[in-house]
Amino acid sequence: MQDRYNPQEIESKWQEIWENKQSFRATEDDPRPKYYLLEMFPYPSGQIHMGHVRNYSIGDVIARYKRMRGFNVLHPMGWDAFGLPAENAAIERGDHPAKWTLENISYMRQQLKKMGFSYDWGRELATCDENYYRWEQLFFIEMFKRGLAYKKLSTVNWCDSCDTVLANEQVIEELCWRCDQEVREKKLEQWFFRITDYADELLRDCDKLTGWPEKVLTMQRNWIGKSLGATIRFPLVEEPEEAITVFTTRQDTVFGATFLSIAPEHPLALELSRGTDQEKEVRQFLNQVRKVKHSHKETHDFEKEGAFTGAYCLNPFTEEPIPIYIANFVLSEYGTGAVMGVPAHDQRDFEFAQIYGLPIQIVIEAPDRLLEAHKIMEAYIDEGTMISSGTFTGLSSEEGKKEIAEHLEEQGWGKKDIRYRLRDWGISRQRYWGAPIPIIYCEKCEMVPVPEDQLPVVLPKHIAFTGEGGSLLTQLEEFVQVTCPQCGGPATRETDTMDTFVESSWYFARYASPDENRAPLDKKRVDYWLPVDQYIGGVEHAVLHLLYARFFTKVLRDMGWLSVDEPFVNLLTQGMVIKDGAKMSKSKGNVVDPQFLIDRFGADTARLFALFAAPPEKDLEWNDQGVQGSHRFLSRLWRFVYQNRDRLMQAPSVATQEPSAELKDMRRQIHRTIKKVTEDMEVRFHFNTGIAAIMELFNVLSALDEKAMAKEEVAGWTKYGVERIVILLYPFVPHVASQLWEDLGHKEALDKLSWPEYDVGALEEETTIIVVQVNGKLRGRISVAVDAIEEFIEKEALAEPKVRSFIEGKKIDRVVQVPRRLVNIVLSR
RNA sequence: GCGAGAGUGGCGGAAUUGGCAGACGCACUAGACUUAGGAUCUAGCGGGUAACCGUGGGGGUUCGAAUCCCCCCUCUCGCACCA
Repeated sequence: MQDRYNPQEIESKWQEIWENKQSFRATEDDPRPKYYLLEMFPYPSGQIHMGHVRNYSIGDVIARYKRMRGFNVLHPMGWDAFGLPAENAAIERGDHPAKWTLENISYMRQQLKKMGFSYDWGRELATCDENYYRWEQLFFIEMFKRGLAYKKLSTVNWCDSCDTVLANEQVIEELCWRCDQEVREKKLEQWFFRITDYADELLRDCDKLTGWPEKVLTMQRNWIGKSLGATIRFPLVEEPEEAITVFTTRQDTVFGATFLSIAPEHPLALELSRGTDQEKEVRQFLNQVRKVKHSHKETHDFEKEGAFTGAYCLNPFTEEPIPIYIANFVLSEYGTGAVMGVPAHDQRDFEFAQIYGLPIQIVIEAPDRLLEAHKIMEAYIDEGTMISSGTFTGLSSEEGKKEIAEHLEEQGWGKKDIRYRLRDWGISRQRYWGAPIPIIYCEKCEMVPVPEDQLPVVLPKHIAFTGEGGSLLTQLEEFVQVTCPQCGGPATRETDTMDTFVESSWYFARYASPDENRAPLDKKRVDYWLPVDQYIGGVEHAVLHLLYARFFTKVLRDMGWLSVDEPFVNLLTQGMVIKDGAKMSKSKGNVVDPQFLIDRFGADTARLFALFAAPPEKDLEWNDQGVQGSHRFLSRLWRFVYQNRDRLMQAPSVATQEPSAELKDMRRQIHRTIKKVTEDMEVRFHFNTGIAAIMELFNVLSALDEKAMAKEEVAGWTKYGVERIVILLYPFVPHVASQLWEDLGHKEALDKLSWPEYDVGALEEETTIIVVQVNGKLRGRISVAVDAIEEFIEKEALAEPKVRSFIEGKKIDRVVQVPRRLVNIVLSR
């Protein structure tokens, strides 16, 4: 043992010990209860950043704590290894994406090991490994056979910079989530996963996720966006056989529908005006809309615009003919791409009606005021009582919705309906570095899935990275040209690869049996480990990865691969790491390299600061001096143990003894600290306050002077306290804690120890400080026995000199007491 | 605009049930040790000479409010014509 705290030396020593002993290996034949802890796996970008340090430090505290608590902990790590940066790097420097990726993985793995994270490295996986993605191809084929994977021509979000399609979830405010390039629309044949089939279950099961932050659940619920309403057919006046179907959530306002508007992309948009006087105007409008859509980012400050088609349809309820407009605010992808226009009760319709002079018909009465069509300045969108609505007049909106829906069904005019905002997940990517979609196109047999015994469709390795001509796979003849597995005729291969979010949608299940090479998952082991008990990651995946993973879990369940409905029981979304008021990023030039910290202060210091500076869910403001503070604490602890080592080692064991009167406070403080840290670990993962409590206890112990320490009993309790500190610190700073534990003469390794229990009896105090207030203001303190009766406390309080000066000559109205806390003397006014 | 969250010293943050506001740490100040200090130790550290005033602002409930209720302001995040 040395005088100076030398983190590098002890950290590599303990990392080696853990590796040799395989301390963190998890097996399924363990009698203890299982606990599956997972942090979102990293993209192997090159080196770890502060966000990783924070995320994985949080996870490691929980992993080590749960082991001490007697759980069989699974804590795996892997690599989300497919994706664009690898391919872009390949194009830039002529390296193969595989080489670039694997090199990054090996460097980052070594960095994570240097942080001392307690992973079961025996389960490591990389998604670019064909032993991983082959199973994903199998899932794809199973989904294809069930109609859950399908191909369709669609308008997609295209990013020119990434040269690929993006899913709806990957477009953030019209920009690409990865590179911030403006996204444009493009028509392409694309593969989709039918996530909409699961919309209702994904929504319903949000209620089961009581261990998720409300914020994330709200975002998911909104993203799925369920609307209850009705579809209503409005027959065309010219051709009563034909009709336009609208979707509405406010069928109670149908009597106020004075026009109908359809999206510019609606199939009838041009059709209706063909041959009429309106045709020219409609064509012009459609052209204009198309242009504007592509040149403008902010869709929200759009003026409402439209064009009359020249056609009319019949409002089936009023039997009045109403004009059909094309309107720029109607979305083709939502509902039926057509809406009924009710200007009196929908703000958009109101604005549109104002511009085009369409009639406003009030059909809902407000409870508190009189609405008049020619006076209102905005639509009345709340519910109320139906008026001017034929036989439905007098019903509340709620009753009206029900009865109108029933009437619709009776008359065959429409039906009750449910619509979702959620769209199917577009998974085709026109890029090389991803899992190939296992489909073959044959002229005779059309789309044929690659037979299972021919999987995997291996991503060809020898390919030139020119960066030109779009997807590289299309240029590779020997990959593209195949024979049809069904008829043996000439055929071609699908050249799109899958969205990398597909890989991350099931990796947590693969960790349960990563060595299984006959099937994607070993159901027995998967059932043992799943669901993940605690998942930790950035909130930026609130609707991306977390929604996809939930969807995939349900699909895999339905295909019989696993048994849980939801993958993640508890979710902790950690905040970002901020410096100088902005998220750390290369472009802002405010990054702190974790490697620098490890080299200079050691991993324990980096971990301690990341955990101490803020509670996990909040953003963490990086502060270089704060890091030094954390380092200072560990150095002080080290020095204290070293300087008092002989005395501590010779001190008697006092844990089970009753301390003498003057040491009761010390024992109480020790047990209070254990209680506090335990609660912070269990209930809310507020490591910052737990660490603060440990520091506080250490401050008390380290303040003892030579004279005090010379007493045997004091030394005994100090030893007890220091040892509790070391144990409590172990999950946070495992290396230095392990070393101190060893140096205090313990043979058994700290990582095998149980978490300390606090002694409720030791928390009890004999006397307590009671705060005395006069009119709610703090005026003094008294010390009384804990079992003192109220009368006595009141007498003592009134006698306290400072208190007396405030109540002298005043009349006391009453005295309020909170047991063991405070006395409030209320004076009459 | 809608939805969610948050506003506490110079800074990061404590205060778990309405009961001592500012734990713990950083920065700062003074002192000690020292050839030296970006090391270490000791003391101080919300404002105000004080009475007092202080948890974004204003009102309310209460013996008592950072905490509960109402109104307003600011910031962050998410969604953004979803019929």
